[in-house]
Amino acid sequence: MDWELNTLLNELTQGRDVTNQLLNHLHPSSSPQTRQLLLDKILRSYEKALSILNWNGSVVEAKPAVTAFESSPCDISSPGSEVSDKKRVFKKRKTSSGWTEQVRVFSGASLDNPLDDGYCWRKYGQKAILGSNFPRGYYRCTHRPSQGCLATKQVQRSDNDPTIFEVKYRGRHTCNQASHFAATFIPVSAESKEKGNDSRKRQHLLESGLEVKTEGLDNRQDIFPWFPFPVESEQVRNSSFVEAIMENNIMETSESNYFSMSPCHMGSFESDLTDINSDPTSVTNSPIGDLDISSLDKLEFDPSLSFDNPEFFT
DNA sequence: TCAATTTGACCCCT
DNA sequence: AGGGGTCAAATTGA
Repeated sequence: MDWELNTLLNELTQGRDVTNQLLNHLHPSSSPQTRQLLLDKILRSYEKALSILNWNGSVVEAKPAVTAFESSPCDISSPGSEVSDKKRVFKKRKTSSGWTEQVRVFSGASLDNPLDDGYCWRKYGQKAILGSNFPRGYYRCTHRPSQGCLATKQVQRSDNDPTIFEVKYRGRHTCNQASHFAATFIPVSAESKEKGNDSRKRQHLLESGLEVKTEGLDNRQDIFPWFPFPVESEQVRNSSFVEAIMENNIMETSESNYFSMSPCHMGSFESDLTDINSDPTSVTNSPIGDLDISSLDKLEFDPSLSFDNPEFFT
């Protein structure tokens, strides 16, 4: 615990220091490489700090960490039900508080595959959500039968911005796909965030962007146990991420991780593209306790904010 | 042929 | 009562 707090402080402090350094390199004469390096360092620091926050449920604990999936096997529906002998097996109804992760996917370029997080998912349902224009897709780990992996996720396309997908994770991956994820999540370019509906077919793997929101606050490890949140995103580089942090205070900015899709199963998300919907309100609940840093978990890049927007730098 | 997706129905929870 | 999550038969695709 102490170690984590120290590390957290160190990372945040480092982020601040490097940010100051970056300020000194904002002159046109300064080499882009240097600025990029500094940006990377800053991002790395923040990402690490955020990771710590989210990996440590005791630090940033908000929502109940245990989900129905994790806590108990399925309940059998009442015998009297007309479903007869079939297994009308239902887990406890999920509530938003059970989600461990929320991921927002930016990428018009990845409409085919808004979010390939390195795991293989199987779609097991789809529902129209009240108040949402797009249905919500329900996925569970492909390895559930074979490895008993109980991880699940929901994917919805945003009403406000169809290029944005919100992915809610739940449960812990117990399968051995982790390595895929770590190996395949790489930074993406800023362009990917813009509407690139055309080129997505071929490039979505490389151009997809994700915004990871840790509103679940449980354990990021549940989803990205080893993920070394990338910091080299062009999107970030080209953006005013740092400035945004400085301007709005990181607490209100966002934790944003952009990475590309993994090759695990490129087609698995096709349905998402057409099905997914978003419930804008679903990402607003981030009961992160009383820590000031709680806001970190709500960090997000407002898609409407253009990173290229000079206003950020002012 | 088998695996993945679709889709309608069912059940739980608020 | 209705929304949301899940099941599983039917369908689709490789």
